[in-house]
Amino acid sequence: MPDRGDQLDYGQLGHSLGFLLRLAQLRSFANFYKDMGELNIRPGEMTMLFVLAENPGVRQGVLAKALRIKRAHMTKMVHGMESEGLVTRTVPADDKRSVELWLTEDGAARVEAVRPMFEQHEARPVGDLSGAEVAELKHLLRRFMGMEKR
Amino acid sequence: MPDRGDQLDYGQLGHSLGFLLRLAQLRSFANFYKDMGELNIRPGEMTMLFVLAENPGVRQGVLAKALRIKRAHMTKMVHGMESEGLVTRTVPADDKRSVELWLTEDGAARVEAVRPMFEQHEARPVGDLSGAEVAELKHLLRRFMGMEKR
DNA sequence: TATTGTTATACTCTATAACTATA
DNA sequence: TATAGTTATAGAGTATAACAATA
Repeated sequence: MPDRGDQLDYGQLGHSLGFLLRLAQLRSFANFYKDMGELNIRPGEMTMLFVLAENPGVRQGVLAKALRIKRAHMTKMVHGMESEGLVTRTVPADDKRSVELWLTEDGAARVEAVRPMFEQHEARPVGDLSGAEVAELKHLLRRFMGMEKR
Repeated sequence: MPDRGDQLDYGQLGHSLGFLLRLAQLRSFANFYKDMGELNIRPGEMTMLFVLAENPGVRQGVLAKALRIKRAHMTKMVHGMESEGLVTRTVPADDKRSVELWLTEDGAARVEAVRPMFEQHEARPVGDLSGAEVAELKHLLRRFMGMEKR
């Protein structure tokens, strides 16, 4: 009688940080689509736009490294967003190998169109975690990433 | 002077739970490959094997739902592992539509071959988080997933 | 009618290596 | 020699819909 219907025991995986992060990320993305889906935007695209709004003229490779996207893939993403008229690329005089990225007016407008709904999404309750628990979770994740000292 | 070299400001994304979970998951997978890479196993495959070890005879659809894998993709994964001789599929008499999954002897041996290194991996320090912080992080993630009450 | 697994298709993301132009 | 971006290719992973067998 091994099958317990629809119940499943994660075993020690249920206490594996990697597995928990994987599940949590999937749930988080599902929440993102539920809240933001009607804007027809995806997490990766939104990340790019927001980071460019915050870092105008950032070099393409720096962006790729910060977002953990491979350079080859970044090329495709950037060209895609360029052909959508959201970003422009310039080659700086002091290093003609590199490319600087800038939001176009349309790109900046897209950011401002998305931002309110994103902030609403971020402010929404997270499962049945209290506000303090969410803050602590974010703090620990930032510590994990080395983005914050104790 | 918009470019700040290799520094990049995540802006409000740096406090977005979804973005932090995304970064943390990427780092966690990188750690997984660093620690376990020589076993030539990937997180998804290991998860399948461990869950089957804990839940012999689980129905394929139940497994797919628990691991957030689409049924169509699960079919491919299961057939792949079957052709590697790691799992077997049986059709229960009481519902001939469904498929029950079992580890083969080789599959069970694979689990036991991987487990020690996995436990070592899990025991390793996580960034510069203290043990108590890691425990709290896991607790909050489990709470987020509804796997644990307050 | 609904569900389980399957097949097929398309798209996204990832990984790798070779290439160019510049440094 | 090394680096930044590009191109090409292959492989995972994901999403969707249509289908057969079964409930």
